[in-house]
Amino acid sequence: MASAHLVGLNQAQLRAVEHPPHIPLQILAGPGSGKTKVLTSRIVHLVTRHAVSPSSICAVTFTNKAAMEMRTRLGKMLTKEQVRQIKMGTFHALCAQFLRKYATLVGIGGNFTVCDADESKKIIGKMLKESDLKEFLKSCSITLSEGTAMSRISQSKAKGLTPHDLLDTWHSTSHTAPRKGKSKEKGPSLLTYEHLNAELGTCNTKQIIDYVAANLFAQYERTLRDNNSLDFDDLLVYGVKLFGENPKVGTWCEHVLVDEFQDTNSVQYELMRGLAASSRCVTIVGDPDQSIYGWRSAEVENLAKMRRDFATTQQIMLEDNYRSTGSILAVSLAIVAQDKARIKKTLNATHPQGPKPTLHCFPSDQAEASAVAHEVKRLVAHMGGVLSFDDVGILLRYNSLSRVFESAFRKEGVPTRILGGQRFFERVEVKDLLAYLQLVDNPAYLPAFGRVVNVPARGLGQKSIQELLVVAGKKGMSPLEVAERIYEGRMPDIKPPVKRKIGDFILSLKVLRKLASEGAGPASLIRRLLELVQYETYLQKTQEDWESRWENVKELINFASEMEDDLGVRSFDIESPDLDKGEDDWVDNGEDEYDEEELDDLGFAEVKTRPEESAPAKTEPETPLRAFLQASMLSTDTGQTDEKDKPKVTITTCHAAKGLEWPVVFIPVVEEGVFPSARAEDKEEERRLLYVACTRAQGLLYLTHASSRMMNGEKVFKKLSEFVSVITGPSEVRRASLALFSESPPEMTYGQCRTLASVLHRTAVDSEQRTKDVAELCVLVVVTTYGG
DNA sequence: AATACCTCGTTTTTT
DNA sequence: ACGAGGTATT
Repeated sequence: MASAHLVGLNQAQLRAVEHPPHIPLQILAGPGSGKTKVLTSRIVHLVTRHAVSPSSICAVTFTNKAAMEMRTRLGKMLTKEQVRQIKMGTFHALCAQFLRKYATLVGIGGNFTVCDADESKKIIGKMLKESDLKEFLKSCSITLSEGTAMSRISQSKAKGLTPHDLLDTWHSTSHTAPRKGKSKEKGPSLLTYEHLNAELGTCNTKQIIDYVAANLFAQYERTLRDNNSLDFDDLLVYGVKLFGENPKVGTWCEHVLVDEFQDTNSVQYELMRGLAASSRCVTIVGDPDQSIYGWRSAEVENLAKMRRDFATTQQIMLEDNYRSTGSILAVSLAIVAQDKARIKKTLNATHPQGPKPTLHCFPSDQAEASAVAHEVKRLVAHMGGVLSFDDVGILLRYNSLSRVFESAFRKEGVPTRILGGQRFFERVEVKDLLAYLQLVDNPAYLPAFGRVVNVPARGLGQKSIQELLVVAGKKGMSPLEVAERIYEGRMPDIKPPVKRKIGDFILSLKVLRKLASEGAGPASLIRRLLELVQYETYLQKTQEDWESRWENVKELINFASEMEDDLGVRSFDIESPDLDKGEDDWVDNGEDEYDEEELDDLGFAEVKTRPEESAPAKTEPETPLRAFLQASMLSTDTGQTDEKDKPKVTITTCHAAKGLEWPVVFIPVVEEGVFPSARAEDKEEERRLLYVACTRAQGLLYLTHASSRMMNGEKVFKKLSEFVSVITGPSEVRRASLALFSESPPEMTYGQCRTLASVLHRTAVDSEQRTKDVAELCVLVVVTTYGG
């Protein structure tokens, strides 16, 4: 008798699910080939047929959303408890969880704060503004933006390189006299840039930038460590360190499954290897054609690397597509096949051919957007209740292109939802409140201090804060600590009377810290915080749109209370292996330090932002606040309280659309400079991005472009993307012979509608409703065209 | 003298 | 939305 989890699988899928657990497996799965189904079924199979304990399975997804999705799917085949025990999440989230517990093993504090990309960038920005470096760069007439510096650092980290590695490479390739010994000992950026000026006299620009970047990297790392903070890359780097140096921490792992493997970077690969170190059981799912994160240091080569490292690796291809019509697949393949270096693969349509994708050019961006909105309305009307606005996706190359479409849809009265636009946790009001809480949990975290020390405005400007930082630096204390002492009169006040102004700030933090140490949940902490600093009044006074911002604050409280409720239900446990020490006693995490410290104001007071190197390995308890902060930092939610009852057209980026599908997909702005993006370094990756976008469509696909478009207030003439024109010929002389596309949208005849309904596995078109809807639409068109 | 408030230009893709 | 840059206000 076949088990439920094997029902409805095709031959290849079945082979993948039943593949022996101990033989490493690569599942090369084209879009729409049922990879998620295979992955979940394989997990179920491991648990039910091979008696693998759910708690010893590690399933890595690309986003937290994908993890939730997988949990839901597994919930239909396994018990709630079994699903909970599976260690599932992104590489980042998994690492964060383990690092919380075993922070001391890698020499960091368990109350580390996750530093988001924004704050990382600000840290780099500050370093670049330091006068000696600024002058040095100016003297070499080199411009180095914080963005480029940041991405260089991030790329190094993603490869697992340290500042020392970079400097070593630099010294061995540069022609200047090596100062290797000296700089290694003292730490690279102890050299002043005046010094460098003399040293680097003979270097070319690239070498200088390399050197500066390595120095910035070193300085940046020190800053993060001083702030007891890990950035996104650090979560992975320290994760590798944790599992690499402490094999026992990973012994629970019997099987690792990695989704979207083509988008993993070197460090993530090492992490996978580390997790699989003892069992050697690895299952990965990936598709080289869908590799679109090279800009984030993803390496498709990991597929080959895995075959080398796990010599017995076997491959299974999933080439049957269950998502799209034949003509959509034909267009998609025609686009991606232009990549000359691509390994030939195919996609077999299981659905009928369907209407041809539409390729249409409009005179302007405005015309394009409103035509798309119109077409959406026409389709919904013609499908007689089979299609709703929920079934339409607008996939854009980047977020800022969405403006035109948002307003066009608004004009047409079509509701939209923006997926992954400005993220919820990026909003100022949310970030302000989070910063307060971060400071409560980790007093050393400077970005949070800088953000809220004068929010609401307390009359503390740049000068006062700068001085505070200088004093803190001199004393080796955190600025918060200095502020606290000034307030308590245990330290002389700084010129502009800081003492008087900072009172409510210090008191608020004290109250919150006390509550948090008593185990108060994040929701109650936020509520208390709002009272303490009068945040609502502050919003009303300073923000025009304070009402919607206050809604976001309430939403944050909701999120926090949800977390309080299902803490321990949503996330897995980490069982303590018998590390050498007692795992139940826990370390003082530094939260009470302020009450008991007796330090000499003039002496070199020591801050314990770092645990003692010699401290025995102990594990830290997860406080509700800490769990909340971590979830917030790793979340990508938009926080939009979606009224589920109201269907909306989704507007999102091609990147964010990965793994999603819609019955109808529009890909607008398919133009040179956008596909590929003018800034893109890897043209083939951009081509694959368009391929990924096309393959999101189930029934209907539209590519549109405009011959002119407003950009930065200027009218610019645009050409059709070469990714498309190479197939069709340029729009002026489009070749009919290669008619993969149609220039006009499908008429939506009964036949076409029936085909569409069958592709979507939906019940047939209601002809009565169709007639009614179409009639209504016509009236509307007449009214809006001639009436207004 | 420090801080507050205003305007401007900039913004690929995301854990 | 956030800096940089200016001017007005404390």
